[in-house]
Amino acid sequence: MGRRSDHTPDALRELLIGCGHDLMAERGFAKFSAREAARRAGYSVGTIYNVFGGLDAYLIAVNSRTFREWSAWLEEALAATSGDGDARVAALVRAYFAFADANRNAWMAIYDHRIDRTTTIAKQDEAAREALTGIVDREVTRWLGHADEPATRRLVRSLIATVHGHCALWLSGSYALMREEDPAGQALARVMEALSAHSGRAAPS
Amino acid sequence: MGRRSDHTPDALRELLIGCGHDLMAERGFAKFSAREAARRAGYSVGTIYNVFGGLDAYLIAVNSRTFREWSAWLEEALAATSGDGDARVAALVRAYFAFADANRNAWMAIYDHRIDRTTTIAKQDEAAREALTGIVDREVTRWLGHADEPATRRLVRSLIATVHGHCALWLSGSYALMREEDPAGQALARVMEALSAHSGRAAPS
DNA sequence: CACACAACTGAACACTGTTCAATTAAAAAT
DNA sequence: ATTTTTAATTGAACAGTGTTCAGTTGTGTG
Repeated sequence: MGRRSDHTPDALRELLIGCGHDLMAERGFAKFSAREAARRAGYSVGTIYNVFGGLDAYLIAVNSRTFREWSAWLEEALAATSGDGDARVAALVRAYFAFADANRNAWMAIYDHRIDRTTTIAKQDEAAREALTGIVDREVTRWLGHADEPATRRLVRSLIATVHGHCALWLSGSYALMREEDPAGQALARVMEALSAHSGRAAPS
Repeated sequence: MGRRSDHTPDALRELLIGCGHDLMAERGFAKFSAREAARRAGYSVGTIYNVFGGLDAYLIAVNSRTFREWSAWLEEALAATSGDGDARVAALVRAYFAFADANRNAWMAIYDHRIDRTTTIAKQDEAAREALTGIVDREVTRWLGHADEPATRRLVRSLIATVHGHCALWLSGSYALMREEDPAGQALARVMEALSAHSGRAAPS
């Protein structure tokens, strides 16, 4: 078959990303198959290589969709929160976990896909990934009550790593949190301790 | 070829685990191949299935070796530390990172291999995994200066998750810590803040 | 020495990623 | 309206994977 008019280039791109994202959600990274994703879109393997240039780029595109959904999820949760600083941070951490829980396979795939340092990520996809850091940055700055300093940026990254660690070990079912009933609560406790230490306020016990 | 007397059952087990571990260290989880591991041991694929019963069990055995090496590494670092409580905790966190850095592929493979909840882990391998938690438990209890309570155990798991998160994002080269020069230092800072909050002492800024 | 057993093999199967010559629909030129 | 050109799409080919299992062959026993 030759050139088809079923979809415009952009629509085809979106279609393939959509099918890939769905497949990732049901099967997980280990059992993901580009062939199967293409099949579901009504195309054949080669098309994925045509459109994205390679499997890595395709996976990056699929995972970037997850990033976008994740950011939107967090913003919604924050918008639905009417409260002071502490409540907003709590809502953010809880929403972080809730999204990962509701999209286990897709969420884990983000970290399962190891990107070779030589592979360049499309600008738009890079932005989708940085949007998440941006949200945390904004909320932490808001909580601290002062402008964004280099020290705050370092802290933000560290807080993300802290929450990530709890969430990752929780979803992977690792040894650490097997008997922990509220990993999000533990992550939140660590975040509040860190924030308190950086503001001079006392940490809530 | 039939029964050979090259190796006793135990020796063969160890040989296969050793070759698998080496291969994992050079190639990483994604490019690991049971065929290749068997080839290097001088056996064929089927033998791995004979000895371990399946690929999952083999990978668990391989990763458990990494766990054992990791524990030994941490104990050595602690033994070489002559200092007070803070220094021991610092040594522990630094050694955690140093091991992961020196054994990137093998360390990441531990978390890359998702174990189906139905798969049962051999008792000895389970023990190897829990040994690490045990070390942290012991050191945290020592730092806090009081006996092991349920609350302490929860904190220990949370601290492990905190350090894990920093280490994982660092090694995966993720967005969060790309420009962070000392992720271990950040993890340590978070750990000390948490420990301080749980002891009543002031957190060091 | 023959037998029986268990260890070990490797071909078979169904899948994967990746490449690329061939095909063919649509657009452009006649 | 017909031909030519262009580019999108295919799918067979290749090398690799995990997994199974009938068959082969060393080794210990009767």
